[in-house]
Amino acid sequence: MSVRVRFAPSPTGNVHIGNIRAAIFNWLFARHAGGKFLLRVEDTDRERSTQAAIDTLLDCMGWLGLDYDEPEVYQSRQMARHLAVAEDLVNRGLAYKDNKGGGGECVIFRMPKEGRLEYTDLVKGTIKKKAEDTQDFVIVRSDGTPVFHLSNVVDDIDMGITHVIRGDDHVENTFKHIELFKALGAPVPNYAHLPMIVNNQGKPYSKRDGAAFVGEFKEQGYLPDALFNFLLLLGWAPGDDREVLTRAEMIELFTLERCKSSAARFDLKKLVWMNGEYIRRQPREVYAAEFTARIQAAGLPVAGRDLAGILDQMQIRTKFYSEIPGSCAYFFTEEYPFDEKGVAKRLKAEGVPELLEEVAQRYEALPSFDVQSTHDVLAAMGETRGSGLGAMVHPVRVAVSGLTEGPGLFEMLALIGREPVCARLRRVARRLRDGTLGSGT
RNA sequence: GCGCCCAUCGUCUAUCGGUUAGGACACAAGGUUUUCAUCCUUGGAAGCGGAGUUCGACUCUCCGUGGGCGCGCCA
Repeated sequence: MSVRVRFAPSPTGNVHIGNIRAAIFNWLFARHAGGKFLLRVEDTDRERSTQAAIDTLLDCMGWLGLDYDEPEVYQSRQMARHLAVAEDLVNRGLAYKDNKGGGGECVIFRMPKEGRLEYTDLVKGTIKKKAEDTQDFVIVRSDGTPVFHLSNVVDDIDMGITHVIRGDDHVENTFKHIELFKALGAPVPNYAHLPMIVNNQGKPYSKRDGAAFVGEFKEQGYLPDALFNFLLLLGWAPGDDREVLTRAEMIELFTLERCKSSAARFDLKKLVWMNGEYIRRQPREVYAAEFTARIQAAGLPVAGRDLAGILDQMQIRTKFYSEIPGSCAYFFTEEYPFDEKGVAKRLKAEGVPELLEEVAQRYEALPSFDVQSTHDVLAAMGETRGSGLGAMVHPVRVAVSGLTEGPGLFEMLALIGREPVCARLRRVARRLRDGTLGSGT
């Protein structure tokens, strides 16, 4: 029997990372097995299930490359079918009507009253429970609407689902679901319950702990492949020492038996590292396209710049695309902002204006304005003054870039060009004297 | 309260009875008297506790302890 799995989220407008991880595991399982990955939108809560929420869900899945193999199923459209199934269960004595709690007549499914219930979870192993520890449960509310358990099982039967891969929180529900499958004469699917993603306190990771929804990671500049890879490593490992994997490798290596059964803490630092890793590994053209798009979006001119040189310097330093152009605006404009701490530390010192002007003067006199000669000038000045190269480099860096970090200074100077560099040095010297630098920009 | 599940460095994990318990993130030091980053090298860092099984337990069993989940006319 060929594998058919599904991702069955309720569209609430936000897709939680724990949820999307379940989708990722389902997708990988299907792709590994050469089976089908399906999407069922559990939109029975008509209040929250708006078209906008559904669009957000589909957008998140598309962003992560979670393509599905058949048109999505909308659970709300199956209500008549669910109710018919419930009626049939009542007719066969497997469920009964009752005015439980006085809210009106609802339909209740009978659970076994004696014996042992057990199933084999592909991740957690054998899960057992005594029948007496279970209870009959409502499958149709007194207002005539079907309950989750019923809809979920009937839809899984109709969709021919062979493996149910979902969150840990459904472990106990599975006993109910299995009895429903049996009552309906349908083969019981295989189950695999994935551990939860938790916060530092070991509680389920929620929006209070930081970005918790896929859309937030997208907005913050994470690459979908980085998030995908990171989420996969929360609860699964290939068995060797590889961590950064291509989609093809993931598909090839993924098995449920390699999934862990204990909860995983969400480690943002590792995700950040992973993101930088993916950016560094991007083909140059891809990085260049993203880079220029962001520079242009900020209204900065790209023409006339040594873009290839700038890209060489910036790609290895970019952890988030959203850092662009903040981290490198000075390559493209004379209106670059100054880091206040950097100004205070490197420029607000005795003799700095004079130093900058001397550097400008010497740079203007240079036969060739390149990495080597700009370095030699500062080295010589450092030696003459007995202060070392470092004392020269830091003020010049902050003066020409406004920042305390970035590419090697001399590579940076060469990329900016002699005229702008000297103009910046002189302008900063002047503003330091006026006191117009350091209070504001 | 009852039931179910889980437990290796700070974090993510490898190990499927015999290992100097490996890797990654993070951290620290060095390569690097220009920063940040990259890259390389090095370092510290773990089997929750107690019994049992076994020639031998991180690994199997039991009891604790801690944590999570479930016990809705929510999904």
